[in-house]
Amino acid sequence: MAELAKQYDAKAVEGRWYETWVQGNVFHGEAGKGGEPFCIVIPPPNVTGILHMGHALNNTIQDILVRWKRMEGRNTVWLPGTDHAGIATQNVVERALRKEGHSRHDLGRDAFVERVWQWREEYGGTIVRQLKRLGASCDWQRERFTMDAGLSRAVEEVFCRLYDKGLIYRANYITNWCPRCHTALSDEESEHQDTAGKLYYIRYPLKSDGKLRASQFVVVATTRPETLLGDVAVAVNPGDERYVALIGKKLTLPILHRDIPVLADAFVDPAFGTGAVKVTPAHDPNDFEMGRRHSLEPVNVMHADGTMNEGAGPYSGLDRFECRKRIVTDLTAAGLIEKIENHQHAVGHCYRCDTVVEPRLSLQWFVRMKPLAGPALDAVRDGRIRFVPERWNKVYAEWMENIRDWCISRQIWWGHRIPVFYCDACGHQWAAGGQPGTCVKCGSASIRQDEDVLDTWFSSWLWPFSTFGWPEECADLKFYYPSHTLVTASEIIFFWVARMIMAGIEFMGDIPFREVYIHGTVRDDQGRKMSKSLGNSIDPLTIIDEYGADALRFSLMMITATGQDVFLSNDKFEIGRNFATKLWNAARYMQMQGFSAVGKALDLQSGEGFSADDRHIIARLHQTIAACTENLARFRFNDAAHDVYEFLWHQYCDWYLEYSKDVLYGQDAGRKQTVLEVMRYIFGAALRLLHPFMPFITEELWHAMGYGKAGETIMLAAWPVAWSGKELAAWGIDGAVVAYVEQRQEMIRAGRMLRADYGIAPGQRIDYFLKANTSEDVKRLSADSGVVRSLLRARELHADQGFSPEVAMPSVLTGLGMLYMPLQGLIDVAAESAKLRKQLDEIAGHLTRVNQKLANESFTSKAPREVVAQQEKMREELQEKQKKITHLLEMLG
RNA sequence: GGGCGGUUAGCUCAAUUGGUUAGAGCGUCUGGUUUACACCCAGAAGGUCACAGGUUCGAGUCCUGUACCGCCCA
Repeated sequence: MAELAKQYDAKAVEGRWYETWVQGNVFHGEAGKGGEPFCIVIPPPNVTGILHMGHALNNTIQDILVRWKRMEGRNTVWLPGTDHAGIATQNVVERALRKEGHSRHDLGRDAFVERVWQWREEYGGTIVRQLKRLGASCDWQRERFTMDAGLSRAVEEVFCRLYDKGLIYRANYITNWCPRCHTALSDEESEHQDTAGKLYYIRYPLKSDGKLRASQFVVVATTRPETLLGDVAVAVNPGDERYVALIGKKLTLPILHRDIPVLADAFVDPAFGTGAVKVTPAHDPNDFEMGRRHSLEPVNVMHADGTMNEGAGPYSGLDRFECRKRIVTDLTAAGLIEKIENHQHAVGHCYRCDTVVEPRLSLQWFVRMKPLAGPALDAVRDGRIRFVPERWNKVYAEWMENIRDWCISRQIWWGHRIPVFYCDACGHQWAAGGQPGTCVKCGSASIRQDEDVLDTWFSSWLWPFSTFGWPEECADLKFYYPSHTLVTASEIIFFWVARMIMAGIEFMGDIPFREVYIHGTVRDDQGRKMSKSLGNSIDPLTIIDEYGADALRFSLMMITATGQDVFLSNDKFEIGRNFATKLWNAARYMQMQGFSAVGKALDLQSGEGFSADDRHIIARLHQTIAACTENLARFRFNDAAHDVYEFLWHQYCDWYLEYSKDVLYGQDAGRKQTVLEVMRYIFGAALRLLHPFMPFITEELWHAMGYGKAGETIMLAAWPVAWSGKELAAWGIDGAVVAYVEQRQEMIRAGRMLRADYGIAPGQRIDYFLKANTSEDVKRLSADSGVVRSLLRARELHADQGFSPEVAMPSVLTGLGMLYMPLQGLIDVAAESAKLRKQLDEIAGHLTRVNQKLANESFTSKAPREVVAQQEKMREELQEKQKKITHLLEMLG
């Protein structure tokens, strides 16, 4: 057992142990090892990503669950990997190309994709390396990437099955278009942000052969005046009396002077704007529907890059926002702007590049979601899948019930190419995996594959089974599917969680996981989301360098309430660092006392030699084991962390180790041995409880203190199991001995307060007298006199049931009896009586409340018996206290 | 506009199905180099549980409404 360094050096320890674990392959599980499986699949981070605090929180939680279950003996796999993040990754590589003065079109599709693969070889491992620094015990042997051959095969298979089932279709539809990324986005990828915009009221002249008069306008309100160029009608509500006479009349579209009809549609809200709306089917989803209802031909006025096309007439070639300015200027000049109002509205932004999304008509691929949603909704409704906290059930159900078709095609090159083929010879279109050489219908070799790629989530939704080899049959898939717990943030319930449930049921015939734990969002100390653009991020790697991964993990868990958002600032990480230091020093102390983990285990025989403190700390340990395990099972990670923290710091270090000094610096060899054995037992169990939270320091101490031999690991040590009351009783541990030690602790605190009140020098040894309540306590205190003396820094504690002070002396009421501090003639009568009067006031107040309750007939008749009994007991105790303090006050004169 | 969270000590948060005198960490204040630890030890102060009603013997906890903050969806 090497001597522990004076300071704990996380940096030196953490990397070394991680390396050892990986070498020992202890993170790996496989079906062949048998047992009961426990499986978590990681929410695959974006391959371009770097670790942020959200990842740190997310992965710490998963690692805690996995390490805990592994110690409980489960056959555990935490499956890691990354997703190919189509748009984001393509953007990154395109940016690099641009620096070289090239575009992806210069390279061509194949060369570009090759280039992205190179990029991923070079930089794609970043986040994985960072997860390792965090201590994540992922089964790296199973690391997957959504573009791997196997997972790509799964994507093709799924696409073909859905296609053949008629659940995939291609249609001209309004989609969210990002003009910068040059692709369609799904509804989920268009993020609505409240934006301060304008509402433009524009006059559309009634078509007339004569001159215009002021009354001959219909005024429509719009936030996007440039789309006027694509208008094909103006619509009003059929019930709107203001406009009834105009229905069926023609208007002249400003600027382009096209004739457009006024039509009636119940969709129009008479209360919004003027009650008349322009209809632009190619540039607005509602208008698109309206256009369909009225058989209007859409007019597309914009190119894919957000500039205006030929349809925009004089504005052709202008950027959409420039066009907006110009058109407003021109309309104003023509006297066609009635007014411009400020207007707050939600505007879609591209989730990857934050560009304002343009609703745009284009040909895209969709998945019909309704048939998939039904069974997925049932799985949550009937409890086969459980969200924690529960309230997310509703959010999930809400989305599922109103689900809309999923736009899965993206106009980019990096991703799974849509496996649909077109035959130029016979016009046949079909879906197939692999690379067919000829048309399945006419045999012609003149076939083309669709140009688009699939949404990245179209591969992520298969993650829980594609990663285990599906569609191949394999033992691991059978063994580990369904996984147990999915740990993620609320942001991706729709993107990912809901879709995985649908895919699991559709393709595996079973749910993909049983529980979904939704944790909060990491924010800064002002409650703002951490983001690069705000510059308020705290980099987990910096924290790991400064405080250690254990400190980062433990601190996060201590301050993260179940499912609530986390407010972070740098100093929060001191919690974990200080705790690690405390633990380290406790170990150093034990080592200096000749501690050795190699020796006898605790046994019932030696249990006979236990002191009250030995029994008490064992009782508290078992309480902690029970509470910590229960809290982990309920996803109450902060409570579980608190349990271990409170036990190790405030029970074990503050009291038991302090208690042990009296024994270990003393002469009784038998007692010494017992205390060291108790320490070995307690500390070993506590290290194991703490291991999921702080994997590194616990492993280091496990070995340094001699619990583990070389080649062993605490990771595979058994999770402690709490003893039952009967088992505790066999060791002489019961409520009475626990209560005694706790009352004695209270007495020691009270004695220290007395010293402080009277300014007794810290080093001065004085006598105390205790008028003990029971003879049993007198006996126990006399057995413990050494400890009490040292903790109270007393020369002697005289415990006596019959003690009666002849003169007034400072005193305090404790659970074991009245404690006196004799100070010959030094008592401050005024201060002492003031203190006692204050106590009497408090007791009287409390007593009044208790008496009121007990006098209340409806309380005594309706409240449960235990509650009434409790109040009665309290009344007795208060009256007893009152009597004792009154007596003291009388003695003061 | 619809839905969901939150509002408890100076700060960040707890308080398990309604039941002792509402807790912890940080910060503040007082005292302390006792041979594990000043990243420490021993103490103290600090709260009308956002506001207004209601249900109940009893409400931080349940119900209704209001205000403010945040998130999601339209």
